[in-house]
Amino acid sequence: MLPKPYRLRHTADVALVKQYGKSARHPLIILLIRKNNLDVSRFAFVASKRVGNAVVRNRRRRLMREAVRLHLPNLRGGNDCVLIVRQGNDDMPFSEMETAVSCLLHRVHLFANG
RNA sequence: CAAGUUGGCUGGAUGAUCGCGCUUUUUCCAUUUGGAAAAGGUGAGGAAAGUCCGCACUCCACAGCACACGAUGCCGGCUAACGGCCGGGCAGGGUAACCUGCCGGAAAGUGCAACAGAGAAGUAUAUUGCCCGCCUUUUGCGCGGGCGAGGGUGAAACGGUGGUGUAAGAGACCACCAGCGACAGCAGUAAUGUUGUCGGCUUUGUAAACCCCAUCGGGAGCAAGAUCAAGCAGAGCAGAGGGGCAGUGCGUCCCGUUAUCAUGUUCGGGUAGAUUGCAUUGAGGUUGUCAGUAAUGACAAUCCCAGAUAGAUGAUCAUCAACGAUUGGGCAGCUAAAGCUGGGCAACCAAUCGUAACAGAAUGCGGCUUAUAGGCUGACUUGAGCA
RNA sequence: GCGAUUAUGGUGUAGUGGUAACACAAUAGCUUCCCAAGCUAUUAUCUCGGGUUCGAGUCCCGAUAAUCGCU
Repeated sequence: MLPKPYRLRHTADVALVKQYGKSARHPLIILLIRKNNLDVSRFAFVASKRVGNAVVRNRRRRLMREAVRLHLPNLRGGNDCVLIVRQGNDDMPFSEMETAVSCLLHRVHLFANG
């Protein structure tokens, strides 16, 4: 898991992001983003039952989380993000997921230095 | 050697860098709970799955009995309990090892048995047939009576074979056989097996149709429940001075009084949320001995072994092991060897490439069911060959 | 976590243990100068695997998929 301040934990917060947030799409992932009034950005990861069984869902979430964690020092604070996995082939390598995540983070201008 | 049957075990290993949960110690900050850092320890399964059963645990309900409803269903044992397991019996399948079985009751009652067929469960049956009598007639037709033997139908035809008997026939009668029931003996704890005598003279199937008999079952579930508790609404008390609004005192102001609100304070319930239940003590694990055919139990030693909460166990590599494919060697001949020539299989060796199952704890435990690549291993059967 | 229901032609539904029915759609034919309407025909592993029964879409057991509910 991410370190505790970076997690978006409560159901109500996720619902707010889903309702009022802006979205960015990629063939693998959908990113929803909404401003909060905190110093850090918080993240939640979603994989619906449509994606696969429990092993596949956990695997996708862990890959996304690892990709976000690697970029964490370069990210700007003050946003709540929800990342939703779309369907894909089963054994997806980490590099593919990592490029998808960084592409989306660029698109919503979350990197501190451009 | 070939073809099978069946039981058990395993479910990749080691290391490096970055990262996460829990926990112990130390340090720092806050000092009511706590937060941060460093170091050490530890971190998914044989099915964690399906949720099909059974328990523990928690809350609710509860005098007793009966009815209803549901589940189970050969016998004995094991177990906390079970629809589970072990052993035995019976039935069916297989050459056999072995496998499968909701395997109590159809002479307590009710229902159902299509089509075909003369007739389908009733002390049954006539437009195939057999026999007798009468009428007409002499081919045949009709009427009355007897019959279940033959052909044929069907999943199933009311015991089977042979004889006696008869107009023709029939358990109508006889012999043997099969089956049913009762009683007795023997083996066994029992299910059951077996032997003998007697009886009626054959009593269909279906209970995975209703039902009967025996045994068991109160309901809901850790999102149970417990504690704290924002917000919102509620109740009690106060409401001095000044004030708002409403009622009332004949009546506007004034004044008095009552209720209410603002306000203060106390209280119970309790949503979001938090803590707990809940993660060291259990129907626990490992090893050994003993009892038992076995399931299992007893005793001794030793160990403490996941605990998240949108949910930790991940990412990037390296080396080794496993399997598969390809290539080369290995094989045969020549030769001291290197090497050359030929090119069939397998073990084995090396290199390269590829593959690596089913699947992720969420209160815990005992089973069942289903999914599962590959590897290791015990026992047994049948067939063929050799001794 | 705990439950409930359903699965039948391409689609929507019927179906007492005994030949799987109806409507619409599709295809082909007939009819018509042509189209529509009408008429005729065709299209079913009753989700899958076992069992009970003479016989199963129906009864029993197990599995799979879909949908729904409580919280």
